[in-house]
Amino acid sequence: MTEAQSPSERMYAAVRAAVMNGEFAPQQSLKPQELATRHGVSLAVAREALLRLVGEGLADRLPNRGFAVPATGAERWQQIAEARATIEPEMLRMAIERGDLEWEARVRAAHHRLARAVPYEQDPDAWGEAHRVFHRTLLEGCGNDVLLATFDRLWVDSELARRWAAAHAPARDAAAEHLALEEAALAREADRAAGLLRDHVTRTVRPLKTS
Amino acid sequence: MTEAQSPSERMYAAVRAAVMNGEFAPQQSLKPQELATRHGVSLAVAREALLRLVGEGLADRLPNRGFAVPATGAERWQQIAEARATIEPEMLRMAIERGDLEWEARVRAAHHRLARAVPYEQDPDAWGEAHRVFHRTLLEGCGNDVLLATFDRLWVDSELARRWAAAHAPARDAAAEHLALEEAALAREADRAAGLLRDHVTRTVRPLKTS
DNA sequence: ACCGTACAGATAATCGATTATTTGCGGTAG
DNA sequence: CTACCGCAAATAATCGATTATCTGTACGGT
Repeated sequence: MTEAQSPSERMYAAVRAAVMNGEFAPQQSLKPQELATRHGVSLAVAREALLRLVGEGLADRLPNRGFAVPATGAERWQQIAEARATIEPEMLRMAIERGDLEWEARVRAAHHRLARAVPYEQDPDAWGEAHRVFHRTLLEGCGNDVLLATFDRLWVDSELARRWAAAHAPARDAAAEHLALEEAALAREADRAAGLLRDHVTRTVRPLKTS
Repeated sequence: MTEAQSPSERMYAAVRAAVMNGEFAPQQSLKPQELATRHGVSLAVAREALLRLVGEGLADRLPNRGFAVPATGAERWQQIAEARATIEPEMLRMAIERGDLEWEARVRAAHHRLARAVPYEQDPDAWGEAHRVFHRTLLEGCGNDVLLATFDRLWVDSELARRWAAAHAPARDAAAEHLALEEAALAREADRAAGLLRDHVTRTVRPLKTS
């Protein structure tokens, strides 16, 4: 049942995964022709995939000079962390004010899946996805799709930047922080939860000292 | 100087303007073939323009069913207003903490241009652009490109939603609010400025009662 | 030796046509 | 009368090839 989707979709997914997995270095140019032949599709399909990536912030477009992996690194990572630390705690406040029982149940389930997930070292992708879902579920209670779309975008940027900014693995005590976060959110302690989230985001996303 | 750019660029600008100007109703489908023939270009160019619009949130993509103007209306507008009211005051706080003299000068200049601009009724586009630049300049002092990109995106969404959500004109006292905002920001009164901005965004963007 | 220019190869942008998918309609069975 | 099936028109997706633009290099003038 996991059979081939449209060529465009497969191409898009493949290039996206390649960029996110760091198979191309930042600022490396992404050549439609090469990608097309490699995946056995036409130029138009490769171009479309690249254009979609540009819309997501996963590629830059240089007019008449093609596409490239966006520049990234510690500085950009710092900015993304700050942006997340600015926005997400406020979203969590709203969620705690507005979230209903169904939200609480989903938070519990998401945290449970994250806690039970295979460790990061064993399967970074699976852990990362559970991690994303936990964070997103926490914020989904805010009931604002526009803010959630902003979160989605920042998360993608964050993951890309993280790969190139030194600290590939999550902080050692991420599990404890997630547990505290869940607990504060379900206890409806907005201030404490917001503070924890701010610290968590800042800590998790901050690059390691380059000492 | 205003001569023809690439076909792709002209096409993109034309469709973007058409959508922003409300020449297509929300959820109306945008047909590449029609747009292409109308502008005398090939399908690929129209498709590319649409793909770029999708990336900006100015078009939706329905797989195998083409493109459409995104659904919008009062409810979405409310969410955008809330998102802006959540994010922008925090950015302004940062700007007030970090902004340098050069930032202050640019804020003054932007406010001056807005105050001197032709009134909204006379040239909505020109006034709107001066308005956007003033708001953006205020926030630029925050020094975070990621947050500024978020602002840019929300502004676009906001303008599109505003057109379809009842209140086309800015609030009557927008000028007074802008003046107060400039004054509070330059006085470095972060709390007051943030509060003013939150109120301003909420008020300006809130749809008129549909009574 | 240095700078500017012209050429050649590579890459991006565009095109016109072909193929695949969806949608609406008409006919038919239940 | 309604539900289902299939055909035909419309539209989206894809392709292969052509045209425009850029990049680096070699040549010639100063």
